[in-house]
Amino acid sequence: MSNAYNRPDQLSPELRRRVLDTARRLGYPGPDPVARSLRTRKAGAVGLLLTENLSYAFRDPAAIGFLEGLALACEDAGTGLLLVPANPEREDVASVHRAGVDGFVVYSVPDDDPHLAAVLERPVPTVVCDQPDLGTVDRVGIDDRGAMYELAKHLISLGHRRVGVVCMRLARDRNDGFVTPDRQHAAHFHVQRNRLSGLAEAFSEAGVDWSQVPVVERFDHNMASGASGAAQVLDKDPQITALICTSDVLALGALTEAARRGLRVPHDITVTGFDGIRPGEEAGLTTVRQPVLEKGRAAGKLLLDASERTRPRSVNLATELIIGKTSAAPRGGAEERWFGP
Amino acid sequence: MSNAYNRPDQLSPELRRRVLDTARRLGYPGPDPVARSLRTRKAGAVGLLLTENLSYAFRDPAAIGFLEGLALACEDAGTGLLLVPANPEREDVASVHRAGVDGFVVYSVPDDDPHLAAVLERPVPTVVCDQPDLGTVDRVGIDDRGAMYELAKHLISLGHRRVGVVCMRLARDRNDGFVTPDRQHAAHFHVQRNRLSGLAEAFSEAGVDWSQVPVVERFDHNMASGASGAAQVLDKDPQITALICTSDVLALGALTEAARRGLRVPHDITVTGFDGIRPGEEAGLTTVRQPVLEKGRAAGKLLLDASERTRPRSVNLATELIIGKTSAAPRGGAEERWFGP
DNA sequence: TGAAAGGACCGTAACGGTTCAGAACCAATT
DNA sequence: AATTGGTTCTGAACCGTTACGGTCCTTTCA
Repeated sequence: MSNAYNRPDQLSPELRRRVLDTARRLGYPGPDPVARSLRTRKAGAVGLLLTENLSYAFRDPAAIGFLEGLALACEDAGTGLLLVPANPEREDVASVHRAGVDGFVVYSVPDDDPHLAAVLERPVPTVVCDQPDLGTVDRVGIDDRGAMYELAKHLISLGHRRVGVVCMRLARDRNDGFVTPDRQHAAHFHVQRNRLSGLAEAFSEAGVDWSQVPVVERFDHNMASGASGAAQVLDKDPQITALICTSDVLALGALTEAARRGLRVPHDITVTGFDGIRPGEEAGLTTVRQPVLEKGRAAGKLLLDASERTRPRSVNLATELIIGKTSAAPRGGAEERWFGP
Repeated sequence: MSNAYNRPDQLSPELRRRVLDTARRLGYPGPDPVARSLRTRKAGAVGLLLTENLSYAFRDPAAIGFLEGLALACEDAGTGLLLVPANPEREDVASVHRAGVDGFVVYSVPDDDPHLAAVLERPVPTVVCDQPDLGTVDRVGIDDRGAMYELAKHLISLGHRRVGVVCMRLARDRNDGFVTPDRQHAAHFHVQRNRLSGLAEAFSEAGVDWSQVPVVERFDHNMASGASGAAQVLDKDPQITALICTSDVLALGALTEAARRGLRVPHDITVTGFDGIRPGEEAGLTTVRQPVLEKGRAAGKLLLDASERTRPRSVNLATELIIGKTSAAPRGGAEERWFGP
């Protein structure tokens, strides 16, 4: 009887001992967790859905920070954290259906991801992170658009008008190359869409024709992509004075490409990132710092906090503009451009 | 009827459509994963037990690499990966009992960890990693002892005889300070015990009285620990020519402490690590590279490979001695010591 | 001494799916 | 017309646990 294991106060010590003894003698391995879950309707775990290959989560510093925060929240609650395998290639949502969890955290997947749809169909609480507010489930994120707008304003105040952009992938299909304004608007990744839109707004306000600004997209998110993306932008328009990257990882790659070309940063070219990861900090990157660990922790707290009062809830965390040593006024100075021919 | 969902070939398309329709109309959310698991006796997930606070796994580069490899293997098999919260403070093995998984991977926990014992009681396949061979379950690891022996031999051939050691924690209790030979022998962490024993053997063979060698232990595993550990060793014996650290993270910390003291590496002092993580590589650290990602992947493969033939299986992965630029002959040269007074 | 109260123990009914045996049905063969 | 074979469909058993309510025994108090 399970009482012997779980509720020692419900029976006499003597009986308990006897039950446990015979259980051991019969080779009983202890209560089965799955059957228990079925009966109690508690799995003791939350599921994490990332659209990238599962292992990606361990290669991207920002994702690692998020995971750490989420793990922290789970740990506090004594809950397990189930990484759900959601291979973006095959549209195999079975893994979502098979996950025995009490809730889901969905981290930065495209709006139209079938796995996300499958999660929303499950009758368990869900928190989406770095996603648009769906109105039906809790959400945690930052003001990507506002933060990027602020960064752009800073560059504009330094005098930059001719810029290029390297961004992460905007949709589920692979498009390693230039991005049309249409594709920017229609981007299925909420984060990227908003960062680009913040840039577009700020530069448009400064009189720049955004449709003429070279924006290059990279499917894979690593330094090599940042480097090759930067190369593609610089090949297209060697005159740009600033290279705006939508993540620090891309920016770090861009820095290596700049170095390879003999461009001094920030004297010859300004490079900016987004996220505020450690290696970026060490490189003195101008960027927007976002509290990735707190984001994960907030998502976990939201999911595990049972208080039903005001649902759905939406949490926006603060970001901070970090002026590093990879940004400066363009060569020749802002004034020259203002008063020049 | 579950056939409609899972076995479309077992019934006519017409009935299937009808069943699914009414299911939707009744608001049926699809088959319950827990009930399914109970019946099929498959949870579709493997559990990962790390004794450290769950979040630690996301802060240690070697652990991250292991996790990535394990996640890769899980992904290939379409299996979930459940991080089991095993707070080392409270001896709460309930989380192990509650985990609905098809198997466990246990990563570098102390021999006497109650969570490990709880895992072994569960009637599911288990793979232990960086642990002693238990004889009853699969195991994957490296030859920590041999690898460290080889590294020590290299230092000895350079002429080092007077050395100090900074190691990770050796047992569940906190002991930030010098380690007696007894404690080294009795260490509950297999990895640390073997690395120290490899060192002891090599230096003993070279005529060094190992019991006189300062060995400092640090409970927390981060660069600050490496720095303070190095400081403690250097304070005790400023004459040492080499600082051997049992991990790269500690070694990186030791490098900062050396720099703080104005000691040039490797001219004034040799510093070595263990693991072969990226930041160590960038610092040119002399170390032993171990294939952490492969280790994780091998653990996953072993667990998910159902072939029952030769159990338990034991896998040893190859390591590689990396001679970086943090090691050199001691100042004054090896010869001076050989032929000196 | 009898009734009420409380505690210990035990039996049973879900939880929600999967599986399997067999019923019902239709078609083809003898 | 009856037997055979095959397919589609239905019903019941089972997976292992926990929640619940009932029985029985002991204790307490009027």
